[in-house]
Amino acid sequence: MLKSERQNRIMQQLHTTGSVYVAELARTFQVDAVTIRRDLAELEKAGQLQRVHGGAMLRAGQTAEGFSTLPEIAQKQQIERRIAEAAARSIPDNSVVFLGTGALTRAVTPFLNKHTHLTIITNALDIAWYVAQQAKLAQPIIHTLHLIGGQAAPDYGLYGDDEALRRVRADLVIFEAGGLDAERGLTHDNRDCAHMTRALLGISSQTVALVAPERVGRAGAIFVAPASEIDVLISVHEAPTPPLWDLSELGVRIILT
Amino acid sequence: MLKSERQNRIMQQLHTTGSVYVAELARTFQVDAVTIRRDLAELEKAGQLQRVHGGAMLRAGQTAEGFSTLPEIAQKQQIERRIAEAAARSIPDNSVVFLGTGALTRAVTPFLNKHTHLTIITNALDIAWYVAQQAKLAQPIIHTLHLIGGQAAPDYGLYGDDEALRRVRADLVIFEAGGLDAERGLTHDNRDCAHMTRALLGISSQTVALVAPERVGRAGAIFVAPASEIDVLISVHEAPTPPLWDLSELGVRIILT
DNA sequence: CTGAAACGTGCATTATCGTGCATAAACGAA
DNA sequence: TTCGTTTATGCACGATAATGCACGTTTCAG
Repeated sequence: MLKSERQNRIMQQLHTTGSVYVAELARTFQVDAVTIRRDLAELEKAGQLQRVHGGAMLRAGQTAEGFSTLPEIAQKQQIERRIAEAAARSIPDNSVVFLGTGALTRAVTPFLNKHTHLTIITNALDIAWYVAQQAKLAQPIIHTLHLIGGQAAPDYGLYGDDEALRRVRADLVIFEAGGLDAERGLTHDNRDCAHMTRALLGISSQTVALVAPERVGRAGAIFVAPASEIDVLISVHEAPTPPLWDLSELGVRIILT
Repeated sequence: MLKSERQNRIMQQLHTTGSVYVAELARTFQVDAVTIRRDLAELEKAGQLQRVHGGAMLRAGQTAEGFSTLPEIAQKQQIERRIAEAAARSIPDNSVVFLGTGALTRAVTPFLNKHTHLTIITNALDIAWYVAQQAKLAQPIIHTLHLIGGQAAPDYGLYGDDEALRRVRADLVIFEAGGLDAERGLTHDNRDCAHMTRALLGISSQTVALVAPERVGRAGAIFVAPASEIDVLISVHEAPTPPLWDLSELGVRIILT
């Protein structure tokens, strides 16, 4: 692969996701991390991006989605990234994994190029688009992508085709929780998302909930399922511990990162 | 092989793949790498490409907007746009329209923001993504987007979920033809795409086929349906007329633009 | 404060590049 | 025909670019 070709694709990914990581790029392009760093240095000198520790971002005003400034998102993205990476580690090779909607779940996708022969099922348009793009970038197309249809919602979720859900199964479902509490169970704020998550619990033997720290021990508007339905909870150390103990009592395996 | 012939082919490949490699070209044309480099140097001086270490790429903006100096390519994109715009004109407001896969169909999407209250159904991941992005930009979300699920193919098509297709209907289906001929009917080169198109013919009262001029009167590998199933054919004046007459005889309405 | 991860840099290796020179075919004028 | 010129191509070789590895330094989260 040509150097400029690689750099073009880096910029391409940067424009679709808002940020790129050195280690991740090195994996997808099968080159040493130092090569990626040199690429990023060149692109930065050309004013095309802003390097940060671990990767690069678009400079302020360059992004389409109106991202805020660097330090601001760095905090939130850091947590997001930690959870996402832990989630990716919980995925075995050669498995079928369902990814639900949401930013946390979306953050898992960049780490999937570590795996081989995954089958990815999703009802999120943004995740599907990202995975498809990744597949075009990496020379050996290692993943199979399957999309659940439905009507597109503003969160890029595709909802409404319950029939299609009944015809798939997965080794692992990974979804985001709107709220998770031992007593009040798994909850969501979005009706469609809640309905989808409820259906998801039935198609897999193992369920993984990604929970932002501020969502631990809290409850959203709509009840989805009792907390005991969750097999694994992934969050960060910043999350409040008492609710986690209660969840642990119910048999939920807690992973903090 | 003549030098100019070789250079034409180089440009041709460059426009289809986006980049070319010196070593690879030298192998395919059975010439020394020096010769290829001299070719690339000439083409660069003529402004047709951008040389880089190891090969060459199209210059920025040459792919996206079609400012190519290669007349064939520019013409091809212009034809695409003409057909797409005519197709958009054939869509009434407040209707349900199905868009199939393919570059021609994809080209229709930019023209859809003229309409009000469309419901767009598609099985193409790229079209869905584009429409969803558009919806985020335009403040009043005027279109409803519905996606047919399935397994993602390299052409961004989602195939395999025939059940989901049976549960939708549309006022209009717009799809691309791999070939269209009065005698041999509507054909495709891709099996999945053919299957999908066949299913599409049943869900709508009106079917619109977008046909590139070189596909008129020709036939692809796989038979889809008799030509009489097509209600409207959209192509350009450059298309050969005799096959169009035959199609007109069968009741197909011909729109040339 | 500390360990792990990321960073930058020098060096070695490999692939690619540019150029001068040689060969050969095509072409036109004597 | 014959000879000089032009053009296209190949080969050789010193120069340059791209990349990986190693090692010391910096950054960052806990």
